[in-house]
Amino acid sequence: MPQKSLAVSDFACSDCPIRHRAVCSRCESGEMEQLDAIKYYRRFEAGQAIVWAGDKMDFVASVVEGVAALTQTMEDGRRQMVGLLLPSDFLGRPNRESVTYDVTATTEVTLCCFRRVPFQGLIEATPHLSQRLLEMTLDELDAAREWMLLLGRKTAREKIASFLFIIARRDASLKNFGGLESLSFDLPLTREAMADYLGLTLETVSRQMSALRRDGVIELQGKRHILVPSVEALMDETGDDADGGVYS
Amino acid sequence: MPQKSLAVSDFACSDCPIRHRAVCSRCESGEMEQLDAIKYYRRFEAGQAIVWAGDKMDFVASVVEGVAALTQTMEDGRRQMVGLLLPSDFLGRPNRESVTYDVTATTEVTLCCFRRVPFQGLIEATPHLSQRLLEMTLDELDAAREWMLLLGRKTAREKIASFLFIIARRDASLKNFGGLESLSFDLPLTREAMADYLGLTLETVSRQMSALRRDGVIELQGKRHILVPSVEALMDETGDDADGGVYS
DNA sequence: GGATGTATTTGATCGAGATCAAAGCGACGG
DNA sequence: CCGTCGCTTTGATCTCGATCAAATACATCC
Repeated sequence: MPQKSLAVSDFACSDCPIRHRAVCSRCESGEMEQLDAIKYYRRFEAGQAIVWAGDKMDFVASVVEGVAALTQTMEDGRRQMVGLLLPSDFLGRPNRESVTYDVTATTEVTLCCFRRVPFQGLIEATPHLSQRLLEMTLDELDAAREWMLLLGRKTAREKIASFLFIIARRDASLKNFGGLESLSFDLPLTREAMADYLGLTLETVSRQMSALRRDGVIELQGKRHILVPSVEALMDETGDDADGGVYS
Repeated sequence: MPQKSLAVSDFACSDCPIRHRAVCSRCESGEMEQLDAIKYYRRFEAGQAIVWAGDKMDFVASVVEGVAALTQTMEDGRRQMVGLLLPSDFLGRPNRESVTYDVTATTEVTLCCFRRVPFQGLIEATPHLSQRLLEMTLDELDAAREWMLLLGRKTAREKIASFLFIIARRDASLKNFGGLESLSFDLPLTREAMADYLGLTLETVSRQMSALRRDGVIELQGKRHILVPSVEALMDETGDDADGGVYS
């Protein structure tokens, strides 16, 4: 098997349909066996809770299929999404039992779980693994920082456009698209979940979606399917620079 | 010298006044020598740029003294702070040359820099180092997620109270305070920088500071020194739960 | 002391997005 | 086919924080 050029998605448990990004190409096969020994699959329905804030979590996991959301909630019910996990994303902290946010299945979700304590042992025994996790966590931190700019400074219209662009980009990269002119994809979130992602109300989300449709930036097919006739026109609405953002 | 119980701040370069959190207690002295061999100090004036977004960065660093801010800027000048580095915090990505945000000295800053490429080599040779960096990065990610809740869902007053609480807590932990009733500290940021931190305008920051003073939640001594007569009263204004938040 | 400049406070007004309220639209089951 | 339920859209109004503008505090320099 020829070696891929990137260290992303280049390893799989023996029977996972996706390849886990957490493990790098240089790992030896023995580690794969060790991973197989401590793993199990879990399936969640759309809307089902995976863990609650404050709960103990005795596993870490890769998302195999579906979409899961991390949300923080205030006592009075105000909610903010703080993470969105797509297939191959990693969930959990090897060294910490509890978690500070709710994790919910947004669509039907399959997780490939690894028992936390043995996984931690595997990390200690396998330098490449913690280096790879460090890389992934730093990428997630960069994404969180872009998200903070969106939450703190962008207008509602820019937030919606940015969100559509982010989803389109992640969707496209999963399908191995390049820099296409037009793009079409399904929204993995309800209007309410989009609102929680963007720090808006669902009414504002709906209104701005309508506005972008009216202005020809997007077309809606049903409630959830989006068609972007010009990716560039969408980009222009995000408030971001035209360059940057090649990486997730 | 007796060994401390926590793996935080328990290592120092031979002549750094602070102990770098990035290196753990189990490291052997040979690694300290290796660190010493690739390090150098840099000093920055208040307001001075450390790196610009898009620049190549040939080092990673620990903050030894002072405060540095990470900010993202939009073309039209809107700015959002996305990170605030205090002494012992880590800056940079071992495996990436470029950086996606501006780094600016907020006060006078001293960095203990390590040349990036040799540091990366050291990581590969030293498993504990990447595990420690992973822990620190995950902590930073958790902090970023709380920050996202603040930016997306909190009111201006809650944002200010949360900010004061965060600074007070970090300041107190540096001084090894416990759970004190009252607290006093200096703000490391101007009103404008606070606004960039909180996703507000400087006028709103000023107004809400005045409102908290009027309501007896804080006292101002000069523009920058804050006295909190009741930490609990301040907590009540943040919108957060009374528990959680023992960690930074 | 007076002049200059920067950080901050305070005031008046405006507007984007929240809130409250009511339809519209499918999907599903009877 | 109709009724129900959840999701979404649209409308009317209100409010919090932004914006525009001016005054005040406090350095530093002459």
